[in-house]
Amino acid sequence: MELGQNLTSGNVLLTCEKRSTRLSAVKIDHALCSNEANSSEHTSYSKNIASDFQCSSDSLNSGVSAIVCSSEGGICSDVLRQNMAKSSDEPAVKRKKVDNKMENQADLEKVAEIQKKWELPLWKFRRGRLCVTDITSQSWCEQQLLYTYTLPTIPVENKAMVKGSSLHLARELEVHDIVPVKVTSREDSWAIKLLNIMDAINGLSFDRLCIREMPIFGDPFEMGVFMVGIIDELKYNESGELQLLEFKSRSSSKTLPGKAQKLNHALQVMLYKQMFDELVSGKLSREMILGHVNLDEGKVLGSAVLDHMQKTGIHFDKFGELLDAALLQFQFSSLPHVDSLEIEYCFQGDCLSFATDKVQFDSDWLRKKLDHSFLFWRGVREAEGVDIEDAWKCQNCDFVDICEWRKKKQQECMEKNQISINKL
DNA sequence: ATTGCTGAATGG
Ligand code: SF4
Repeated sequence: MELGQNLTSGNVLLTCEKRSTRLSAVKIDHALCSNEANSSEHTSYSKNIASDFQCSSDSLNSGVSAIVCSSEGGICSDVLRQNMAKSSDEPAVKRKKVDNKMENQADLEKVAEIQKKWELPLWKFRRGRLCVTDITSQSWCEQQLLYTYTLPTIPVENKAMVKGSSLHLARELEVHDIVPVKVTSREDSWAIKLLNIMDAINGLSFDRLCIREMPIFGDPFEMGVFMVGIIDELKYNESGELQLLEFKSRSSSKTLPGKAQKLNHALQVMLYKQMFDELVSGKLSREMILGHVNLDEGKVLGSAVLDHMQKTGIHFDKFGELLDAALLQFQFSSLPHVDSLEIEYCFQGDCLSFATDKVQFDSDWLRKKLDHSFLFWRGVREAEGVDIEDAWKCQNCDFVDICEWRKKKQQECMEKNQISINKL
């Protein structure tokens, strides 16, 4: 099949249009919406999105003398947030004066505890919610991840990543079109996420062989860290097994990546499988979700979201009601667990797949990786950079010139060499 | 939190 070919046959993906700039997405099955005449409209909209996507990627920045982060600029928002916090100091002080409860010793201790919690990387940088790709970035180089969250950087687009995103989008549009829904609250955004998952489960349970870009979330292994992610592709293979695929593109050559990348890709798909299996076996509780994400179950959803829900035959108006319906569906879905994991590699030059790599799920290995990862997020240990044998990663790192870890390792190396010279 | 606002992933 040619990449970009549209075989959507009526499946639609709604992107969730945020009040400001953000977009997120809901997938709906066209069969449920029934209006056949709309399909061409949806398709052309999707194409607009695809071309917008590529336009924005062309508006590249010129060279800058500050630290320039080609991968992401997540830090900027953190710095902004801290600056914004200063401006809201005054009302907080006023409130304290009125609030007598603050004088209570127990309350003071509680406040101190909460303040301490917000000092931890998990809360300070991620507000208690990790992405699957936070774990993989961390596994590449934890020090680099920390720098992206703590140093103010100027985001510059990385051509290989832009091309990768574009190929991903083309692939996504092969199986569904994209349609936007206006959202007005965090509960709206989560409603869209839930509707997407419900639709994916529904599709896999009945008529669809292939689902792409399925949102997923949970608390893998119930270790107490809330995580979100997006599964590239789920499909039934010839033997009827449920297969989870991750699509990766290679920029430089038609060769498989090195061990470090492969291991990271394996980590990514294993984490998706763990979260998917837990979700469809009904392990997610409403308390876990509401507690971790701090959502208001009584919140009435926005009109655009409600409109969409009504079209697909869901007649609730509060977030909590939708959540309960979703959890019931997860619990009683008869979907199998993911049977096999695969990475598909394509070359950015000709957009053709040239290899697939099978990944063997290893629950113990995954759990150990998370254990070690969470020690950092929970502030139990400091960030670690790469080992000497992985020093090649530094050549491709935006922070190579200022990295303290690298300096320390170089120093250690020199001292070692000095010792061996002295011994001679 | 005194403030709970983030499409996730994109490649190396
Ligand atoms: S220079 Fe090397 S050790 Fe330092 S952050 Fe970059 S990749 Fe990690």
